[in-house]
Amino acid sequence: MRDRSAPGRPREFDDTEMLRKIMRLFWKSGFEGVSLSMIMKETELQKASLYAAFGDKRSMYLKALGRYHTDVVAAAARALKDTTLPAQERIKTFVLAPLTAAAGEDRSGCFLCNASADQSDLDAKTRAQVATGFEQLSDALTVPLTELHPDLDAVDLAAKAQALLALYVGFRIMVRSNIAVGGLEHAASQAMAVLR
Amino acid sequence: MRDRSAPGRPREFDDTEMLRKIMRLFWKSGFEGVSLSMIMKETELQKASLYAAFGDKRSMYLKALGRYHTDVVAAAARALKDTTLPAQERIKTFVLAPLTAAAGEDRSGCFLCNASADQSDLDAKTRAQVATGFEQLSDALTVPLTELHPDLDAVDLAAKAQALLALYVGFRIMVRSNIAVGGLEHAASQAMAVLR
DNA sequence: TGGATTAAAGACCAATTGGTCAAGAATAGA
DNA sequence: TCTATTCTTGACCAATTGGTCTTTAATCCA
Repeated sequence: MRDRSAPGRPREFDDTEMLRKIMRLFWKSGFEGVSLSMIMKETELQKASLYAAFGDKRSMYLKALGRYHTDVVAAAARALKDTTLPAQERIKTFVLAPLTAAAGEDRSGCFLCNASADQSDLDAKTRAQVATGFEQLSDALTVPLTELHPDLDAVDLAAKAQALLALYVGFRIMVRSNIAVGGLEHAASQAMAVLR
Repeated sequence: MRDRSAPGRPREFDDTEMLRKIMRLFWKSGFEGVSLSMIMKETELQKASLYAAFGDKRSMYLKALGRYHTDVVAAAARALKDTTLPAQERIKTFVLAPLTAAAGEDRSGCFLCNASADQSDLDAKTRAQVATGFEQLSDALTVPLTELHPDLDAVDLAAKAQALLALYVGFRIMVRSNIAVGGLEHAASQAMAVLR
């Protein structure tokens, strides 16, 4: 964030690393569910340092969401566009990701989905950032879909992409409750009917 | 909640009515997003009256979720089971409900879905109650699905039901962001491939 | 070495949080 | 009317909230 040879005392921590810790907190517990003291504990930074580096709590949240975008969303989008694997397999991996994660006891879900439920109603910037993330995933899904259906027009492709994204989001949310994951796997294979 | 001819001063408000107001607050803003003072303002009740009637904040939240269950979830389930309408139409109405609601500027989504994203990670009771709600909807979806596919076995029917539920949940969450609702309608019709 | 500049530490702040309590008010039955 | 019971009101509480400020420490460039 700052130049290494900037004047003054150098920062003793790595911005990105700390932001990732903050991201995991907001991801898991939402905006109001995370307090400054929790962030201080997790990052082992003083309040003033946090404010100097990232701004107020809202900015921290937004920056954390941005981190998620470049760390997680972008990676998922890249995987969807990676043509070295069969198109159908890439799509399946994406849609099943919520379930495989849940099988590994990971209930955190998807930060984007959680943020949409948690903060979209309150904060316009969050709402916009979430929409951007969703669009990026939807666009990425279009790539393998075009491989499967070279004949289909753009509108139908986009529609299929958003249907798959809705499934992904739905699974991500449902998995957070005590619902049986086993049943959802059957559901996913039924849902693959969208691919036809 | 209390008998009309109970001893002592009678309650000056209707429990259910107040609980509905509390429900709408938690629905919209989540557990941590709602403060006691907001509840006091909305219900026009004093803190102590609220505590006497509903218990602490957590109990209020759980009771509000219960209200949602009997008010909204049960109604949706009933509509899905209502055989006076064509099976396919009932399913479509259910899955499209998130989008028709969003078209009317209603961004609140679904309390069950929001609660799953918001509180499932933290509170076991919420997690269980959310799961029950999802199962009820999934079970209800099974009814019109059996009408469409009398030949299909129970496992496949349940799988289709959960796939449709995932779509519903996904739409509910996505709609909260700034995503274009128009696109989602095309997505929904593509997703109806699950019915085949 | 001496400013200039920036970061770290933690004391400090007003406001708000969820939650309780004591006093008065309204009812039913005796 | 009296008493038992329940409800309402609003003061009150400690703890925590997000956020600031001052002091001290570390670095760069001259």
